[in-house]
Amino acid sequence: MDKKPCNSSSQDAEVRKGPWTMEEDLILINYIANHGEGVWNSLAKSAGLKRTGKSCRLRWLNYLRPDVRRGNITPEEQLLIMELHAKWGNRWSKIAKHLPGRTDNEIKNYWRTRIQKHIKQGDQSNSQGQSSEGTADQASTSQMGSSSTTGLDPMETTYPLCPTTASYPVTLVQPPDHPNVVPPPDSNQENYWSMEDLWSMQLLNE
DNA sequence: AAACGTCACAACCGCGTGGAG
DNA sequence: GCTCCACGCGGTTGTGACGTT
Repeated sequence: MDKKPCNSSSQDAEVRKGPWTMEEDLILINYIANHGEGVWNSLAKSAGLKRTGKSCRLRWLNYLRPDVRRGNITPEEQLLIMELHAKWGNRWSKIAKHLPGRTDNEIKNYWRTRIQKHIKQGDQSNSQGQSSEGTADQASTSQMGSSSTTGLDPMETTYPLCPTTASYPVTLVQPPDHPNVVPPPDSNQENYWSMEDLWSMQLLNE
């Protein structure tokens, strides 16, 4: 991850970008727990985060919110996503409202990485050869025509899609180099913190 | 075992919209 | 009515993880 150390020390006044550290997450969680969300720009300043309000908002909505549900999109959810996408197209936030706990970003990513891929594959097998490369990518914007809702076969829709992630629906975040904090024991996940960890720490801080 | 390619996801960016002053 | 600001949305990019050769 850490792209560049962000040479933060020298230019602290600057806005930080890139992956969030656990410390930043904790600060944000704490601050919102005490003051509530909203007015993100001033929130970022008041909380002492060197992030834009936009970045804070995104982090909170997509990742830190307690009610956010991650991983394991169920077959039901997948069907719903496909139905709603057929109806509304790329209105991710609208679609997300019908999937409690899911974020527009997650749904968008999910669509692009899984479903769209299969649409493409389907297209290719349908129109072997004649297909124009240019159109392949338009699958996303062109609401996938009529095939969408029902046409997009259950082949994929009936099973959990990602067996690898099935084991932990819990979000993992990277810890900072923090001598005081002991990483979760064992496992190759030792470099990561779950949201549960974060929230319990947040509670302790209170 | 190493190199390479692909996948999945977090985060950023730009733009449009709505409200306050 | 106009301008500015904050917010929200959708598209895109960057990067680590994982799989394949």
